Amino acid sequence: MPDTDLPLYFRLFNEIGIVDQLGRARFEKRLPQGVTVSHFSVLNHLMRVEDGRTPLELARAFQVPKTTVSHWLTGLDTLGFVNLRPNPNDRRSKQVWLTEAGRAFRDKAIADLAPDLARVKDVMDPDEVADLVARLERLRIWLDTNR
Amino acid sequence: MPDTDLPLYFRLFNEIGIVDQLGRARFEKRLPQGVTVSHFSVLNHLMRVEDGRTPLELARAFQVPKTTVSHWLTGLDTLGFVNLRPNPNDRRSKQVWLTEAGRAFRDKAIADLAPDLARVKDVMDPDEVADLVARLERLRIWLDTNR
DNA sequence: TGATTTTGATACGATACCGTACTAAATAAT
DNA sequence: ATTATTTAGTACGGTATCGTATCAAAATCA
Repeated sequence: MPDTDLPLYFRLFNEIGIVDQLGRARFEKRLPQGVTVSHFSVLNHLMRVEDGRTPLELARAFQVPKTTVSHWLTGLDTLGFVNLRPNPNDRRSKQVWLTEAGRAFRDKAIADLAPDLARVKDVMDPDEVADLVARLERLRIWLDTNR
Repeated sequence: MPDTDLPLYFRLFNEIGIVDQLGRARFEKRLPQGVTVSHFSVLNHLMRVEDGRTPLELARAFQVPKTTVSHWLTGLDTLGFVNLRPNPNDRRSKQVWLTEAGRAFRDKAIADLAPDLARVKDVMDPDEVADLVARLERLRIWLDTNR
C-alpha cells in the first residue's frame, strides 16, 4: 500500500469516530434522563433479533466486555424495561426478556427520534444512506471476523 | 440479516457506532499502556493541523466538552508528549505544543499501526475508502452545523 | 467417579468522559 | 471609566465503561 493511502485509512476511523460522537450526543440529548444510547441499543437488539438472549450473547453482539453488559442490564432492569430470568438450559446463565414497558419505550423512542433523524435527508438521501450502511456493514463484519 | 425492521437512518448510526467500537478497541489494544486513542488522535491532529492550538480549538475540532480536553491534556502533559504554555494573545488561554517525544511517539505509533490498518484493504480498496471518507465528512459537517 | 479446566455472571476498583459551578481575563454596554 | 456580559480554562462530582478477581455451574478428563 502506497504511503499516500495510509493517512486515508486513519482518516476513515477518525471520521467515523467524530460522526459517532456527534450522533451519540444528539441521540442521548433527546432520550429521557437516565436512559442511555446503550440502553436503547440493547432494547432495539432484543426486539430485532428476539429476546431471551443471554448476557454473554449480548456482549458478543455488541463487542463489549461482559461486565459492561452486566451494568447495562441492571440499569434496564431498574428501569423496568427487561426481566432477567434464569436460563433453563444452563444454571450459570440468564436470559433477558423484554417487558411490555420496554417494548413500548423502544417504539416510542423511535417514533420520537425519527423526525429529527429524518432531517439527515437534507444532506444525504435514502439511497445514498443505504449504500453507506451496506459499506459500513461490510467493514464491520470484516473487523469483527479479523480481530 | 439487514435490520429491515429498523428505519434506515437508525441503522446508519447503529453501524457507525459498532464500527467505531471495533476500531477503537483494535487501536487501543495496540497502543502502549496508559495511552488512549484520544491521546493519539490529539497528537495526530496537532501534527496535521499544526501545534500551538488552544484547548478550546481542540474541543471544537473533536466535538467534545472542554473538560474532556482538559483531561486529555493533563494526561499528554504527564506523558511528556505536549507542553502547555500561556497564550500570548489571550492571558486566559493556553497553547498546546508538541514535544520531541510527542512527535516521536506519534510517528512510531503510526508506523506500528500501519501494517494492521493496511489489512483493511482486504475488504475495502483506497478508492472506496476515499469515497466513504468524503460521505462521512459531509455527514459530520451537517451534524456539526445543524445541532 | 472425582479432580481439573472452562465458562457465565458479578463485585470491586480504576479511569475516561461529561455536566455544573467557579475563577480570571477579555469584551461589550452604558 | 465602570459595570455587565461573555469567554477560556479548571476543580469537582457523577456515571459509563473496562480489567481483574471471584464464585458457581458446566464440561472435560483421568
